[in-house]
Amino acid sequence: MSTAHHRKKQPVFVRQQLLEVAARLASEKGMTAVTLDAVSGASGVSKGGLLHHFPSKNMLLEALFDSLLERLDAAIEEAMRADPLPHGRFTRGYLHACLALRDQPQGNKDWAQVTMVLLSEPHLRQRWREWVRERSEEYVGTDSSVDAAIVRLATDGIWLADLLGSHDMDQSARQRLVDRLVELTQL
Amino acid sequence: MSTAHHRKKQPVFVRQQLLEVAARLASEKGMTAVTLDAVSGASGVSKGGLLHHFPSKNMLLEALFDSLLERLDAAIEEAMRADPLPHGRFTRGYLHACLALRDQPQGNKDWAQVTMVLLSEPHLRQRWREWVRERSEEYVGTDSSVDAAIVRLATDGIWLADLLGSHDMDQSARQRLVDRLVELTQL
DNA sequence: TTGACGAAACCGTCCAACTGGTATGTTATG
DNA sequence: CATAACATACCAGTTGGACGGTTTCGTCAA
Repeated sequence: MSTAHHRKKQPVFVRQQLLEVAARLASEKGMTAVTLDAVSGASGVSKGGLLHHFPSKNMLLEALFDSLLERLDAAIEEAMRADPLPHGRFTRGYLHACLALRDQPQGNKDWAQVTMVLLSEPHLRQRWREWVRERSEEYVGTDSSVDAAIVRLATDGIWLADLLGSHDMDQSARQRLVDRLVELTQL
Repeated sequence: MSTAHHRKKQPVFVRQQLLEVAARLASEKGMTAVTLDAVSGASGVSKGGLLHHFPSKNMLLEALFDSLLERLDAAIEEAMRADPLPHGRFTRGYLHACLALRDQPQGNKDWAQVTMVLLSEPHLRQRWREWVRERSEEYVGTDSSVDAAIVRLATDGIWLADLLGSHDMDQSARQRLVDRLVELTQL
């Protein structure tokens, strides 16, 4: 039959839309809610359309994860450009990038949530492992002190606490925390 | 019909078994692999049996999460008993407990993995939030410095890195890390 | 000591809804 | 008009869970 696909063709937009919906579902209702039907339905796209852009569910998840990593990379690079001191620069960049992504107005502020949910899928952890390994090798000269490692770990902790909604701090407490972390990177 | 249920009644053991299997499945194959069929099958228990112990899938997951929290509490309390210095005692307990659970020979060493996977389910995050809030209120007198918060966050980071398999450190590097963290709790 | 009896532990089956995925369209756009 | 961007229909397998049955076990009267 034939009444209803007069949709305008907007491949990039639709693809973006699908990823965003998948992210929202993941963060709001958990991994088990991310199904092809749910994603396509909530995007106003048919399942066929979804599977045209992402040939399988795994591909969809991997694409989503990759887009998050890209955003993280971009944020880190931006933060590092504004930092004149080489020693500990990557660690500070990582810290500020994670904080910045959280407060980003555009896109989903669920960055942390989504990442977490995605990391619960074993086959996506591999990608993260590689990401970490590459960075730690690249910045071994400037960011390998014990204190730097602690700051990076604490950053992950903030990211985690953020997503879990535990540790609700006021603005000033958080500022003191960040100040102290930055101080540690400079020792 | 009637050939095959001559199983001895061992309610506690079977219940335990079901939880362990669920944990193993979660850590090895991710949340999507934790299905009633999979859990009951791998436990040598029928699905009916499983649903007798845990009236729904959510109840199963909640029970699993609770059992992990209990183990964490026990480990923290044990670590705190061996610590004579009040200031920062809870934070050190938290740190050492998390490290100890990782190296536990008995049970599953997948404690971190399972927790992570479970936390990807939104309705279980609430429980974690409550856990954190209770503790942070209880130990506000001794563990509310900025450095203590950093140590706790870094502990979460270690826990995270551990489960993701990133940051593979050798024994001595880890020891220096822990030493420095303990030092921070004493400032 | 026994044995009846009810509850708890466990089993096997069935089902409707949903799962990821295929196959085959139809339409827009260069 | 060729190809990419969608839609529609359909499928085989899986899902959570309802349901009614069977077996074990503690208890308590006789």
